[in-house]
Amino acid sequence: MMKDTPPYVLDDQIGYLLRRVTQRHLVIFNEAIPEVTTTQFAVIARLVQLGPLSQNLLGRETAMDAATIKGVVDRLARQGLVATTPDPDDKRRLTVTLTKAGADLYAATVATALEISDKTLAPLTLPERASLIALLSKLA
Amino acid sequence: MMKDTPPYVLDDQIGYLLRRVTQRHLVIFNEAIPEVTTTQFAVIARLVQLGPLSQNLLGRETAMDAATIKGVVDRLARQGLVATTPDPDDKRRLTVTLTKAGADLYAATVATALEISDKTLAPLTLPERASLIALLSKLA
DNA sequence: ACATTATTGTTTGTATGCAAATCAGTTTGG
DNA sequence: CCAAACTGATTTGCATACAAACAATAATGT
Repeated sequence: MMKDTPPYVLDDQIGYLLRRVTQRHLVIFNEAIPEVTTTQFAVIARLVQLGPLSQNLLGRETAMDAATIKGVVDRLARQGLVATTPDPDDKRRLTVTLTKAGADLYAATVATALEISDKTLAPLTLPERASLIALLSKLA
Repeated sequence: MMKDTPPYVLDDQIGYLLRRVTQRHLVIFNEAIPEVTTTQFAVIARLVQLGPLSQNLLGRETAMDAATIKGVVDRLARQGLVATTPDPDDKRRLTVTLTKAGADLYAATVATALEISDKTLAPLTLPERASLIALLSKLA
C-alpha cells in the first residue's frame, strides 16, 4: 500500500502565511509611521543601537544584502536621516551615521513602533504573542 | 511615577522576524523549485484548486493586488504555464487558465513544495509547527 | 433611459530583495 | 614580497508589492 501525499493546502503553508501576515503588518506600519518604511526604520534602529557602521556591515546587521542596503541608505540619505562618509582607514568602506534628524525621528517614533508590533499581534493573547515570537526566533 | 517604555529590541519585533523567516524560506524554495517563485507557485496552486479565474479575482485569491497579479500572470504566461483569454460575457475580464505545462509542473513539484514547508519548519518540533501555523493563521 | 457608481485591467512610480558581474582596495599564504 | 583570495561597494537585471491615476466596461438606482 502506498501512503498518499498529504494535500497541498495553500492557506496552511508557512510561506503563504508569512507573506499575508507581513502584508498586514506593513499596512499597520505605514499608517502609523508614514515617514519611513519598515526596512528604513530597522536601519535607523540598528544605528541607534550600534552607532556608525560601514554600509555592508549595516546591511548584515539588518538582514539586507549589499545591493539592498545601498538602496535603503541612499533613500535615507536623500531624506537627511543618515549621512555617509568615507572611511580613512579603509578606502573601500563607506561609514553610515545617523544624523540629528534621524535620531530625532527615532526618538519621536520608537514608542509608536512598539504600538505597531502590538497592533500586529492584537488578535493574539499575551502568552500567544510570546509564543509566536519565540517560535519565529527559532526559524530566523 | 512614570512607567518607562519597554526598550525597542529590533530582533524581537514581529515585523523584523517575519522578514528574516521569509528570507530563509525563499532560499529553501528557490533551491528546491527554481523553475518558479513562491508567488508564482501560489498562483498555480490556486488555479489547480479553483480552476480558471479572472485575473483580478485570481489576485484576490492569492493576496496580490491588481498591479502585482498582472506582472505575475505575465511572467507565468511568458513561460507557457498559464494562458489568458478574453471573457466573452464581460469585455473587461481576462480569464487566466492553467496550461498543460502548468498542470504538469504542479504535479511534478507539489510533493517538493510540501517538503519545502517542512524544511522551513525543521527547527521546530511537530507540535510547535502546528502551533506556529495556527498562530500565524490568526494574524493573516 | 441614463447618470452615478463600481469593477476590471493597465500603466507609472517608488521601494524592497536577490543574483551576478565588476572594480577598487585589503588581507593572507607560501 | 607578492600573487591569490577576500572584502566593500556599485551596477544591472529580474521579481514582488503597493499607491495612484486612468480607460473601458458593467451594474445600479431613480
